Amino acid sequence: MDKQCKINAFRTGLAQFVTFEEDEWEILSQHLSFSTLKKKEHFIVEGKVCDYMCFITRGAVRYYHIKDGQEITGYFSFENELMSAYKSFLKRTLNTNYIQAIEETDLVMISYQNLQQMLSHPLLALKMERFGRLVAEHYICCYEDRVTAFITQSPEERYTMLEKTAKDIFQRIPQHFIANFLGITPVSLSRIRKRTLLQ
Amino acid sequence: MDKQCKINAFRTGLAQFVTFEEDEWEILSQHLSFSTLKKKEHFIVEGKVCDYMCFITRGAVRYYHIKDGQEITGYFSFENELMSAYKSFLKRTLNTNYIQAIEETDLVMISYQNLQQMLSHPLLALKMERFGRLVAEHYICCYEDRVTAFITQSPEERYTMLEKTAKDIFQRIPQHFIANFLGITPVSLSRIRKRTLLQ
DNA sequence: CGAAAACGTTAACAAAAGATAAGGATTTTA
DNA sequence: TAAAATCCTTATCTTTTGTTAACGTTTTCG
Repeated sequence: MDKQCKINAFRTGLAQFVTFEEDEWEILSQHLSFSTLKKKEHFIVEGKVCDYMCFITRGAVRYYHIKDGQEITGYFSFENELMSAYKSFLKRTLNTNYIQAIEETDLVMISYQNLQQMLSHPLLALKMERFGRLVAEHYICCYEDRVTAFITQSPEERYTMLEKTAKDIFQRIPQHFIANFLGITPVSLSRIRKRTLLQ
Repeated sequence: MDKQCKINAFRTGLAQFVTFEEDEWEILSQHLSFSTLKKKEHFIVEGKVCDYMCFITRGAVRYYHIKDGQEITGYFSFENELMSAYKSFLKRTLNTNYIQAIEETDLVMISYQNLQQMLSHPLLALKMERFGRLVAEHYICCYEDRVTAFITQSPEERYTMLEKTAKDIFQRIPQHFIANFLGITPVSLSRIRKRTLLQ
């Protein structure tokens, strides 16, 4: 997959938020960089400031915390999705978790510096502000659903829902990561799967 | 508390996101409306589209879902905080929960229509986009912490943390609402409190 | 003021989840 | 290809939580 191809995928991916005109895109695309993460390679680790927000053109990553020496996976991102340690990136604070490639992963990246530059670029400012707003609003909606699930559903209900709405991630992600994502232990998820199969 | 006083509180509250100049504020303040919710009065109920985002100048509200006929409280907002059914407001979709005043509550409100108008107002657009972006980013950071708590902490740890960081809400909010907020039943919270007192 | 509603605690029992360890299958990698 | 690592399941035991109900206190409201 060559660079132009990645840029195109990026542009298509952004279209759900904002459509850039040719001249705007010309400028924006000069502020991008590119990277590939090997499987198990980290995009960011605890204690650093996250300097990039990314678009994944290929692959998958997991977000995890380390608590009492144990890794706890909280989220995943896949191709055609955005990825960053948002809080650290936005507030310039030390990051408190890890983002690691689960598969070999291609990234289109915007550095914090370049983003700020575009936000003060007269031809781009308005559209970039809107882009940032729409992306952030999109994530708010995702988070709203996620928190609601924790508040109103049992682990078993959360599993059943996931199995219904995103069956494919079970083919792609080790089950013990998914368990963490659902807020339970891998052993418990194994039991729930057995239980719900028998019913 | 008169209208001007509420507007001032609103302006101060927004300052954490964006500072408006006099001429900008002149326009913005003409797009506001005001309301007071009596205790137990609803700001929005399930099945409606949320038409306002609000700033609370006095009082407190709770957000709750109804599941199997039972109310489950998921969040609170207090004076000097923003309040809305964001997903419904932003995406113009039917709202799936309830927002109800816990105390008598004063609101400064921006309607969806007025917000859109300001977003297309040449003198306000850029700043309103930025305002929207920064608010949304702020909520993303809050949500990030909330989800992390559900993923990495036990109910008891979440309680201890809340007791440490926001002790005052126990004086202000019925305990069974707080239990829901922590993701457990009221009975369970009562046990946890007894347990942690004895230690 | 008095009845009704709301609230927090406790008890008893059932159900679910956590912790730990073991076993076997698969995948990774040196 | 062989050893190591990863992964899922299962079993056992402990701990925690959910459920339901009862009780006393406080608050609300007609």
